[in-house]
Order: sequence, then structure tokens, then C-alpha cells
Amino acid sequence: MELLGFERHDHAECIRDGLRKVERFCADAGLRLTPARRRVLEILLHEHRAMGAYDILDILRRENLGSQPPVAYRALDFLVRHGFAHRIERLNAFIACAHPERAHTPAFLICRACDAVAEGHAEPGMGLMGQAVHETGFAVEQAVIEAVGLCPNCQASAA
Amino acid sequence: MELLGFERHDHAECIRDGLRKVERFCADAGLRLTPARRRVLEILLHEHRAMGAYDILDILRRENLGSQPPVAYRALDFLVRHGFAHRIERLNAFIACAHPERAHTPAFLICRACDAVAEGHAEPGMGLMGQAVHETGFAVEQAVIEAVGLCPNCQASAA
DNA sequence: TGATACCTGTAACTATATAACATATCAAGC
DNA sequence: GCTTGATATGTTATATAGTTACAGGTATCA
Repeated sequence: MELLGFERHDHAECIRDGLRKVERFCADAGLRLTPARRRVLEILLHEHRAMGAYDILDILRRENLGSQPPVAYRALDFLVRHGFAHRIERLNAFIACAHPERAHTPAFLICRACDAVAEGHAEPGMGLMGQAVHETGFAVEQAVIEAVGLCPNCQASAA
Repeated sequence: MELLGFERHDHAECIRDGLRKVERFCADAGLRLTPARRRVLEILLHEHRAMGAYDILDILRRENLGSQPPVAYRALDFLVRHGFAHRIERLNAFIACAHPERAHTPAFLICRACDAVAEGHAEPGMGLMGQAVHETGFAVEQAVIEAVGLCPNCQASAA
């Protein structure tokens, strides 16, 4: 499992890189990365945390990119559908994907103190669920794996 | 991983048994299983599926056990807090716990066709998340594991 | 250049969840 | 029994999250 999210990094480069990868992917796949969609992705990459649809909408509104909820939800739908962002069920929020270059089942570590979210990835049908799936014959199409707790930084602060 | 939910069973007995276990636990632990709480648990056991808070509230209303959202949410909070029910994040819904007798991390298999939900249990810190937790030092307090797909019955119907 | 598919704008609405505060009930110690 | 503190309930209002529906715009390609 690969992680990202609790460490410091060159964030400007990380945003540029994220955008570039998605632009590339869209160009190759014939997807339309329209201004609203691009801006929402940029916002998510920039904030680098899980954001509610209405938080995003507030920003879009200020920039005259739309004022009604569907604007945000449509852009988010697009990003999630194509794996450029993920929805965090536990938070009713969205976050840019940490490695959009390949398909994966994301697994999130959510810090309840600082709200940081780290994304790892898990093989579907592995570990925990693998056995259950095998026993019952359930056909998994999508998996939600989210852990809530304290990140290393907040554990240190608490102690 | 133990499963429950896609098979037929003696449901009347299953409700009685579920209630009895919780009554027993509350008596032992000095918890107050008040009429509203008891009734909500009974409803969840009876329906044997994930139900929204407002579905439950409708029933309570008909029975004069309360008419406003907090009535349902408080009862559900109590049940979830003590492990007698679980919240399914993916569905914004609640379901009676399949084995309230012992603490566990639930893992759900959610059928998108018939809405049945099967509950298994997972050791926290095992499998997928174990390695991530180890690598980062993240302290997991609670885990959400939910898979969406097709249950065996619905796969058969589809074919 | 017209058909088609896809994207956007906007109003209204539905669903889910919480805050706040007054009142009631319970259980323990005096 | 009475008081006290903790816990539970009733109720109004409000916050937050997400969808429907429909009119109109834009890109693409035959």
C-alpha cells in the first residue's frame, strides 16, 4: 500500500503534475475537460484535502463559474466517474485522486483531529473482503474502505 | 469472515433473539433501553435491511413514539454507539447488527439490485489497512468497509 | 448545415442531519 | 421521602447535502 497525504511536499509541482496527468488522459480518451471540470479538479488538488460540494460551489460562485449545486455535482461526478477524484463517504466530501494514472480501489486514512486524508490503494478482492466474497459468491463492483483515527502528527500533538 | 444476510432463516426467532441479546447486554451494563430505542431496534431487526432515519421516523410517528427527526437520530445514535446497529455510510442508512454479542469491525456487502446487505466482520488492523497503518503510524479508531455489487440471487436473476 | 450527443444555467425541491432549549425522568446519596 | 446530577424526551427551527426538470448552448461529424 502506497501512501500520500501526511507528509510535506512540493505542492505547486504536485498540482501541476496532477493537472497534467488528467489533461493527458482526457486528451487520449476523448474526454472533455471543460473549464468548470478543470477548475474543480484544480481546487481539489490545490486544497489537498476532502472538500464538500458546497465548499467547492462557493469558490466557483466567486469566480462566476456557476452558482447552483448541479454545477459542482456535475463536475464532481465527472471527476469521480473517471477516477480523477474520489468521494469520501464518511465525510460526504471529495478529494483529488493521489494516483489517477491507474485504476485502483482507494483506501483512506482520515484524521479526525486535523481532517487530513491519506490515500492508499488496495487490490479489490484481496484481504478482508476476499474471503467473504468467496464464501457467498457476492460480486464486488466497488469497495469503500475508510479508516478514521489520528494521524502521526496529531498523535504527537496530543501526547 | 462470518456472513449473514443473503440466506433464508427463521426470522421471528431472529428478531426475538436479537432483542433478547440486547436487553441482556443493557441490563448488565446499566444502559437504558427505553421504549423508543427498543422500538427502533425492533424495527431494524424486523425489516432486516438498511433503513433511512426518516423511514424509521415514519413508523415511530404512526405509533405516537415521536414525530421529529431527533427522536429517530437519538435512538439510532444510542444503538450505533453501543454496537447494536451500524450505520452504512454508502446508503446513509442503518441496519441492526448481526452479532451484537461481541465488539467487531463490520464489513458490509451491499447488493445494488435488491438492496440486501450482508454483514461480515473484520479484524481491525488486518489485511489491507494493516500495512498502511504500519507504514504511516496512523492510529485507526474506526473502520468503514463497504462493498457494492450483486448478491448471488441477483446474479442468477440477471443471467 | 443539420442531426446528434453532450454540456451548462437555473429554479425548485427533496433528503439527511443538527442546534438549541425547555421539560421530564431516573438513580444515588442524604 | 427529598434533593441533586445525569440522562432522556419534546419541539421548533435550521443547517447541510443532493436531485429533478427543463430550457438552452456548444462541439462533432456525417
